[in-house]
Amino acid sequence: MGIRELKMARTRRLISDKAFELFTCNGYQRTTIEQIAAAAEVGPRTLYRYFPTKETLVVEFVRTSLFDALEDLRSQPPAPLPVALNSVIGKVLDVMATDPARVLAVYEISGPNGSVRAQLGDVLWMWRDALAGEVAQRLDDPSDHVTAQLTAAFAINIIEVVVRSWVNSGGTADMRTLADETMALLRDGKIPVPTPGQA
Amino acid sequence: MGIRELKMARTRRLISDKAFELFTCNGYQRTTIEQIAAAAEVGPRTLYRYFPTKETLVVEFVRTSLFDALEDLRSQPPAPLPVALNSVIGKVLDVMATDPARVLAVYEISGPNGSVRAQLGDVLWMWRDALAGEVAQRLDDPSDHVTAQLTAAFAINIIEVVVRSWVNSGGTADMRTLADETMALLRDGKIPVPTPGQA
DNA sequence: AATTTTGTGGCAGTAACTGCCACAAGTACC
DNA sequence: GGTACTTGTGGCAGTTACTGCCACAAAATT
Repeated sequence: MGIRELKMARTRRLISDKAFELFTCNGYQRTTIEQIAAAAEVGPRTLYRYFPTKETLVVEFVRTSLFDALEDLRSQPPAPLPVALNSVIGKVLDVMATDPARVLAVYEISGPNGSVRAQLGDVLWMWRDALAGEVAQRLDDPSDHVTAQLTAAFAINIIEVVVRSWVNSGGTADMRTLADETMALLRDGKIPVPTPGQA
Repeated sequence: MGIRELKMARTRRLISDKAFELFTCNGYQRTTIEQIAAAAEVGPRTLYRYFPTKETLVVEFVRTSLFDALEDLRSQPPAPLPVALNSVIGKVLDVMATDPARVLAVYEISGPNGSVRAQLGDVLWMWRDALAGEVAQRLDDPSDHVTAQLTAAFAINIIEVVVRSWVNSGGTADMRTLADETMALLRDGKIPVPTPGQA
């Protein structure tokens, strides 16, 4: 890695850090791109080359956590689907646990702010599609998109519920334990399933 | 209903229609608020009073479909949870089937467009929370947020998968049939569930 | 008919984002 | 080590979504 790449990585991280600092301090809306750029000592135009939108600054941590874990799944030796799923979920949670403060910050920022929450939803949406692709390859019938989509959706649901519980615990709980408990609910059929029928 | 409300309802609908027309014709990004306002023969400032953001114009149809169905659930006599869930899902699909062209248009617009897709995700997000609240009330243990959230998430997943399949069929399939098939998969345990274990 | 309420729309302003261009810092070649 | 090429930086002007404010008009109320 040359000096150039190194400097850019540092700048990127600096911008991101300063942004979170300002967001948590003054609020997302009240913080302008110019302020962030000034705090990171770069021009606004440069900032936009690193982060194409303001929302990206908040969301990118989640995005990379998710897609890094997926990359991991792709590179690993094939495993039975349920085990592979468990492993991806664990991986995502592990990556997030790398920087718990930022996870909490993301929630704090996105909670009161619609556009950021929306972007988060989009990231999850795209990740689900990508995961569904991986799942489909591992199904008996790879063209069964419905099963693949539902399976991927379940994985996302687990991650969301776990992270949410973890955030509600103030970051004190253990994500892996929460995940195990949640998945146990699923396996034991404790989740009500819609059923046709008369009242 | 006085003349005032009537006129406003008409104006609202007119703006929405013209917007969809322009979006599908010229694309979402290429269409400006001023153009929509001009087409609907109102001032841009007025348009903003009806639809606070550009995305709202696309998303509102989905939002009302979802929340109308939820309102329905609230007003109906209590039913066993699985039956109630099935009924909500059916209701949502029914309301959407009211205007199939618009469902297809929403997908067409939101597909290539990140910000609209994101807003759609946010609507689903908020609806899931609301539905989870209803579910919780009907659980043996109303404080079991994890089960409530997962249950609500499942309902959303079904709706999403069904609508998606329906859109992929070009709008020819029957949503209720698709929904029944999808829920059957769930009931029969055909969906792989993440499981801890060694490869 | 007079008054109060409420929707309309214009104007000015903010802030996110983009294309373009000059410049400088890093890299590669001799 | 100096020169030429590549690539990140940042300033400037411009577009567009969106907001607050205010004057006006249409509708509801008395």
